[in-house]
Amino acid sequence: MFMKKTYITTAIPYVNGVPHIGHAMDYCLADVCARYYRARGDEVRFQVGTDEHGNKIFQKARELNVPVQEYVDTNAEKFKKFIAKLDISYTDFVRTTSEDHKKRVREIWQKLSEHIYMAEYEGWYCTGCERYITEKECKENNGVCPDHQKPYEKLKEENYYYRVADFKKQIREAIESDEILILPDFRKKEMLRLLEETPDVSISRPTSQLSWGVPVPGDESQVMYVWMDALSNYITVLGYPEQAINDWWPAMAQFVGKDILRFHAILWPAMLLGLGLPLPKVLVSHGMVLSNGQKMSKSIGNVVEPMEVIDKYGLEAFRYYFLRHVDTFADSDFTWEKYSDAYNNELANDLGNLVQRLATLAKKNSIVVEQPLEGLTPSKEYCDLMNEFKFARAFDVVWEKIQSLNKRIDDEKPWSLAKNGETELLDKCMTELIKDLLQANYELIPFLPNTAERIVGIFANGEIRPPESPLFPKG
RNA sequence: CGUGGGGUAGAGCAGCCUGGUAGCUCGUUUGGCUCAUAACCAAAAGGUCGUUGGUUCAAAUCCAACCCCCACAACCA
Repeated sequence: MFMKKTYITTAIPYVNGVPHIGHAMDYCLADVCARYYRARGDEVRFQVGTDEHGNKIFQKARELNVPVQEYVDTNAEKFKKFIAKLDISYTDFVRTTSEDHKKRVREIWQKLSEHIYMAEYEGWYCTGCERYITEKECKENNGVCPDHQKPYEKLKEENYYYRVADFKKQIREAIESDEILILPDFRKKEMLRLLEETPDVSISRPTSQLSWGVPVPGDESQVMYVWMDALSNYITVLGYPEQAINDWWPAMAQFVGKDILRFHAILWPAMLLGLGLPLPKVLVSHGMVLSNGQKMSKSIGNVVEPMEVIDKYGLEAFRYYFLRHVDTFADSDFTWEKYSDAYNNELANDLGNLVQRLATLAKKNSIVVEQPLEGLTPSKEYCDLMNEFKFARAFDVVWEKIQSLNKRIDDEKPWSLAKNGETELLDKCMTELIKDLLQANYELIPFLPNTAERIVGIFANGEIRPPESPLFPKG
């Protein structure tokens, strides 16, 4: 039997920190997408992973006095656990320090070699920070590093560059024509403008600057610098280049935070074009989660820990909030008050209570629904929104159905029908209500898989009985 | 004179492209119901749609200028 193959990717986080809410957003959006396409019958491959090279990681490991590989192993494990905790239905986990990835990235580099050249880079450098700083930052600090109280030095080094210029025209056409569809639309304009001013990209560092990375093939004095290494993960995980990847590539959708969209909309297509590979179909750029209206930052002290949010009301509530009340594309605010309101008013009152009252009514009146899961298909409105990656809006559509069921129960008053002995009418009314609940529930699957499964267990598993504990206890 | 987004009821947002009596959710107030997790349903109050000017019979919507917030520009997703 022929199944459409669909490949979905997420950005791979840099493992020098702990998983935060932004990573969770990326995972949850991609997960909804993956579950939706699976429900439609596609065979879905879903990549997640970790970016593990670079100076910051090297330094952090040295500070902690542990071998670097051990350090990244530990942190990669943290991300793996986090992803599992979010119930993300991934199929592939890629690590940039894996032997497979490193071998393949070197092969990719070689394939791109005709677009790679060496040039000298000159800039202000702080020996304390061990990094280059921008001209503007240098000026602002009057030429002295505020952290180390040392004057910046003018340094020169040799870097390899990737000649993005070779592909600008093709990339512009691909973006303009939506061959690569960039969502949301206003980001597309932003990327087109950025493309024009994008210089060739530095893709290596001398080992004297950076040792924790993939050595450049044919030049052991240089290692690859972040992007060439990291972006390649989307195809190395599929086995490129030694394995044919055209079953899966191009990706149907690549999910990224808006801050790294530029690399995915410009450098990544340039790499793919250099390799002669097709371009991804859709780049979905999601916004940031704000905390009390501000960007989360350690110095402001408003960082919201995802684990803490999950622990408050459970995973389903977490997914609910971040998939419905956080705009799929724009920045959205998180506050504990909104979170608690959403949980109590919507999950507990709207949905939890609806399930409870319907199940109780059914049980009291011994209602039996024949073939309750027969003929369930998602509505057109819902599918259209899902296909356009407007997940939060699609979720709204599902929720309207759930809320309208509460109204219908009030209007049709099944309890009066029972009291008046109108069993036939009661049976018909209850059957319809339950079927419609299961219809809404079917569309709920990608968003709240565990809840949806519980609801099926209550209504579509022989005798209907209320849940032993509330779906969403008030709190 | 950098680029992009935004300013609509107490809060969060839709409507703007394709002008025609201002809409949704939460919150507030009142009423109804009793199957249900003190849940559910209904009604009401609440807005000179950032400012000024223009086009038009008619502007939240189109045009111009200005004010204000935010993000990006630089390795905090």
